[in-house]
Amino acid sequence: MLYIEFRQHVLAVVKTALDGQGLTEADLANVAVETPKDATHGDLATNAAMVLAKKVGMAPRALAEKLTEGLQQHEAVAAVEVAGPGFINFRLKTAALVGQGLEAVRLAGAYGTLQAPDARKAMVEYVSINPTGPIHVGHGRNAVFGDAIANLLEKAGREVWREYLVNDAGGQIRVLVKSLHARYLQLFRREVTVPENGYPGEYLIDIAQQLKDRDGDKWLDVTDEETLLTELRAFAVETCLNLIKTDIETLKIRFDRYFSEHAMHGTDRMAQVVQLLRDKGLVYEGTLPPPKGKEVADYTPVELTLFKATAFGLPEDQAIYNRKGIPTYFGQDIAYHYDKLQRGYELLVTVIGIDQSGAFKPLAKAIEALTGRTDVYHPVPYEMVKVLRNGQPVKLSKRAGNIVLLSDVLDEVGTDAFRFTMLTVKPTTPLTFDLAHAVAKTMDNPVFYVQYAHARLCAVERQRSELGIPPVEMDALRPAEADIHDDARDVLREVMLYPAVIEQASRALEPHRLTFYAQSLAAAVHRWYAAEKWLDAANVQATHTRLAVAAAARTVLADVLMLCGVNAPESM
RNA sequence: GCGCCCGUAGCUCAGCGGAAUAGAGCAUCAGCCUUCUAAGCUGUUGGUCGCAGGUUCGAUUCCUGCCGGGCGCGCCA
Repeated sequence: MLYIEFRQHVLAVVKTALDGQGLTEADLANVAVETPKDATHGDLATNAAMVLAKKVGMAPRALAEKLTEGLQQHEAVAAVEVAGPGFINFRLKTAALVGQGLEAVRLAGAYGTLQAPDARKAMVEYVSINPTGPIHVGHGRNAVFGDAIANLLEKAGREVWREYLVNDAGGQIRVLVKSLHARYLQLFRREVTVPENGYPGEYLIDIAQQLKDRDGDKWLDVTDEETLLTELRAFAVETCLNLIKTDIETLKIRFDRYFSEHAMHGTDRMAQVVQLLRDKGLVYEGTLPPPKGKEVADYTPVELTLFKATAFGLPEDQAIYNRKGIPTYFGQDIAYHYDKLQRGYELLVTVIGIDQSGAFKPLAKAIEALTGRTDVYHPVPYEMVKVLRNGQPVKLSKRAGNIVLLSDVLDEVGTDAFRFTMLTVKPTTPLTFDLAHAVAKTMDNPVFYVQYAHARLCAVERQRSELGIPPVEMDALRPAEADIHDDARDVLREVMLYPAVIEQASRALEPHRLTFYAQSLAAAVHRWYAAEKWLDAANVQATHTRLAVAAAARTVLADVLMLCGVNAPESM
């Protein structure tokens, strides 16, 4: 792939020219090969001279001049120019861009697929919402981001495992079972209400009905909470999880595994990891100071099993077991992540609500303690989705019962529009979703712009055969320079950059870059489409050149949409 | 009190491992269909990049302090 090869060429030239001047890998990592902001400056540019000037004691422009000759020695380069404070600008041969287009067509889905910088296997954990009810629209953001990140890491050459942590072991399941039982009793006309702080959502009425259909009045006079929990836990979790799975499937998301926390507690993972940390001197018995920020009247210090987070610069140590000896959320999290490590995953990505930022910091330190490295755990925090209904914010709370269901939104706007929209802003930017506006906004949603470009590219291929123009033989194609319109050349430039986009987006775990790239490529296609007529039965050679460019664009557009989880329609 | 996130054009947002005149979409206004899908294209208006310092040859980008908005802060989840 041209971009990858060319950047290697730049680095090789730099290394050779500055051999023996003490350049380190870190210095070279600062060398960027990217597109100039202003297209008139060329097709690619590098900041190498500016970044390295100080290191080798030369003026940036002088160093740039020195590098020019070597840089010119690449078959794709048409011209090299030193400009501004020390940029080196490259103009590429149009033939090289065409060649890149043909390579994209030949490689098809493999174009843009990279080799990972190391062999570490990645696990992406996402969604992971508590199995206590259906998914609301806010969780959709998590689902879409996680899925796109997993796709992206695969595209970047990683082996990827997708996992959903089923939090079926905590107190919220107890509350769920109590709520379910109350709904169940109501079906028998008993005068009971869903407990305060329970789950009042109507979905539990349906689930209670299922329970009644299955077991009849078996649980009618059972009042012991522990018995109910033991007996109904599996049913409650499974039925709720099925609600979730339905929406997950609508979003075209699949997991390699639903990991049960409850099942994990049947193993000795927890004990193992605590012992491991204890051996490192990072676990001890002690007391915590009273919580900050609010008054706790009944605070009494008690000795707990603690993780020494303060050894890693955090303000407070973290409890692993609570005063009843039950693992805390943090304790479970360590055990779960230790399990991931034991299964051979060394790149742990977790898409997680930013409201839990307090939780993932200590976890990051625990993983650092276990692995000795800081580049294993990668939380991807995202801001909550704010939902407006009739211009008014809707409070999203399962317990309050006023949920905006993901499934409702998907029914309204469609999976493609939803997924694409979720990926148009970076995860830390708050996202406002106006329900009333969502439908009306569909027509100017950028997803249609991109899909339309793909449909047009397909339509032209259909038209070709109707006009009796023979199909393109890519291998035999010998394009003439004159057959390539400037706007077609711009399309090829975008095609050339696709591997760079994959590389940067995957490294930063930022799939929103995909949708920006898709829009940019689509814009180039639309512009070119308007600029000249592609199909000309009287000039087959020029037509074939254009169809090759179109095929390259179509290949890449389809691929980037696939990574986003969005359809690439052949007609609209 | 502490922690995290955000503050860029009228609106929604990119850019922020520093660099050449700060970008896109929408909205405004003016054009383009007897020609491969006008869900498209071209042009136009519009910004002291929250404020103040600092580092640098160079800061929207890095550091510090403020201001404004959001989220969170026991052994809960």
